[in-house]
Amino acid sequence: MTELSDRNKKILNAIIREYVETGEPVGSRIISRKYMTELSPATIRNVMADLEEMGMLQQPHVSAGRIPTPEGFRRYLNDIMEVKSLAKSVKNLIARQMTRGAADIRETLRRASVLLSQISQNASIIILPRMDAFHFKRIDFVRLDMGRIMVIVVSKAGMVYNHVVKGEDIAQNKLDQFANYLNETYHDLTIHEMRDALMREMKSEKAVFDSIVSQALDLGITALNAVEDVPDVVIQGKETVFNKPDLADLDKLKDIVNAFEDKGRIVRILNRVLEVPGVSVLLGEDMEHLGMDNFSMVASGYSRRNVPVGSLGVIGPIRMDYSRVIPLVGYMAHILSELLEEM
Amino acid sequence: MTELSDRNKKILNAIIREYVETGEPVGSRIISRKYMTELSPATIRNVMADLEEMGMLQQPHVSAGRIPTPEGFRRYLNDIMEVKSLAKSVKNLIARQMTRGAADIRETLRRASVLLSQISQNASIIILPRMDAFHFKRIDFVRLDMGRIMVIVVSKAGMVYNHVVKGEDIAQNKLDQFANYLNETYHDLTIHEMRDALMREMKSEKAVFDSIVSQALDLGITALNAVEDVPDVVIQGKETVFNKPDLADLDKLKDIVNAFEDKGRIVRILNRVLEVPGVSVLLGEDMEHLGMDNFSMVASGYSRRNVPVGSLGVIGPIRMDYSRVIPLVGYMAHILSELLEEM
DNA sequence: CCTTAGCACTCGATGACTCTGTCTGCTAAC
DNA sequence: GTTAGCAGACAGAGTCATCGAGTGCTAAGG
Repeated sequence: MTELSDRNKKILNAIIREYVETGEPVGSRIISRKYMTELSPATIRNVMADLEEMGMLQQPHVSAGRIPTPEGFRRYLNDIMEVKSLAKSVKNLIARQMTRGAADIRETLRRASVLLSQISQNASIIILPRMDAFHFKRIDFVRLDMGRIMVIVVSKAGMVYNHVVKGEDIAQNKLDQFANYLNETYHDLTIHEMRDALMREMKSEKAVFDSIVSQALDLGITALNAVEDVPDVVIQGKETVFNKPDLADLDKLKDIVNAFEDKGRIVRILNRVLEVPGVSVLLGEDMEHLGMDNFSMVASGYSRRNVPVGSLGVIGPIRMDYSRVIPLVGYMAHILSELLEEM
Repeated sequence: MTELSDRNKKILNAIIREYVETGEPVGSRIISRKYMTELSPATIRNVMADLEEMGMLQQPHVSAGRIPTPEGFRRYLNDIMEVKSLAKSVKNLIARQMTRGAADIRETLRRASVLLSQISQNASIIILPRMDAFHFKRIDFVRLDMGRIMVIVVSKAGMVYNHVVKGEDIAQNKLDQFANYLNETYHDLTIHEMRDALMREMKSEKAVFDSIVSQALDLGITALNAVEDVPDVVIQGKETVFNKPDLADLDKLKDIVNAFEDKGRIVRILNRVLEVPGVSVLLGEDMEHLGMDNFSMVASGYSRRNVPVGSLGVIGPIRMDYSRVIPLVGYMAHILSELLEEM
């Protein structure tokens, strides 16, 4: 990638700042007047032409100003922008809201998404942690009726997962024995580890001879396998996005609505973010793929005991104020990770 | 309400059929040509003028045809339309899909909403049954950590409700005793009845002297009170509505999106339907109140042992084909009620 | 008294045209 | 390398005429 001269950077910076503020194509005149009085519009035009050739800018039509391309934004994010640090008052607000005795992990996450959306004035998205990253607290089997058994798994963090399995009929007192066995034997493992342990034990001698153990293991494995999937998604503050002037177009609005509906896709993209340390910004192709051209997503994974378990982010027009949103998302991921530590 | 002559009914019927098909204002010419060749356009015009005066029709502007008002639709539904019976093939499809071993009541309802939406080509909505209408199966208390207890209530139908309560710290083995006591004592009651029973027992001698009983009752009441609210809502197939040509207008689309977001309101309106036997059609004012002018909702309550527990419906443009949608909703409510009977 | 043909009228939709303001690219001079 | 100046492009707003669908009304006919 070609290097940009200092002056070019300055001009790209000015164009982006102006565009973020107004949403309109920006012309050479404005830059010269408002940002770089020492240069004439003509000079700015020359530079703009260069930047356009490099793919950083584009013109909606010949006689309009220029708007930054996704590539232009990317360059801005990498080379030019300085991330502001989050205002003390905002940090305090977040810390207070998040720690104020949330009973339940779901509730904690819901609060996080509300805060993200309100502070950033955009939509926010949170993927709930994969259950299997958490520590096993308790399992229960409840016989509903002939052949239907409900499995309930509770994690230490207060997540509950339940699922009905169908199979041979087993009496409730037997089921209680199974549950007791599992609850007593498998302390302090993550649910993932527990499943592996069950599988190992399945092959051991004890299981082969003790029918209670073997049946318990069997049910347990079925249950824990089912726990794996179902990543839950919370999207908050869609209205703020719908009301952005950037959505002047009917088809565009429909695209966005559909993109929000189709959570599977968003999850798939956010999962890629999960592995990357720090805050990522998704622009251009990735978003087009979601049917959200001209939008972008600022996202970060959050973790528990240094293992990434979920991700969160802010979705808004590509012309959002990254210097504020990025630290916001970063801080929220940080706080959330800390809170999960304790749970 | 003034009576309509047979001929007027026929003409209103024709106008509505044409409007349902095209979505455009319909003029006298088309009616004369396509539906009532024995009458000239001029005659139709006279009748139309009458119908307009009665509030059944309206003109978007002077030189356009007429479109039926909500009142016109209401009259059509009450006096004119003949409900078709549901095609055998559709009935079979539904019966097959719905009975094909659904493990879980949530799953059953999800299937119902998918079917409703696919068959009607509109959005569908289902309110999950109020938990407290179901029979109590089992309660569990799990101590998460210092002072946080998770309550899990399972109904016979396989609904699970869970909730974290914070209070004084109680050891897990105590909690197990509480749960056992409640599970053994309160068979075969609905959750509603059970709560009442707990409240009664609270005042009895036994509770006063036996601290286990009294603590168990206390926790139980807290838990069951929390179960009451939270009517869950599933809306399926929003896309189909977004893509209707009726939503040509940007603001309208935003209204609809917002209406879908604000589930509380929809629930409140659907709850009114719950008491009414049979299928209701919501038109005009009710829908305007939701920000969904020009849309309507065909809804019906469904019940369990003749007690209404939830409602379901189809939401679409006011110009939907009621003669098909109404029996569809009716049949689905019927099947669902039957299935719930067994659970 | 109901029906109908005929006609004048209304009005949204469409498209051609003009005008204006903005912004560019280029060239020539500094 | 920078800048002033100028011609050219073009979206957007406004004006205007035209078109066509559909009405309401009137007068004639059954």
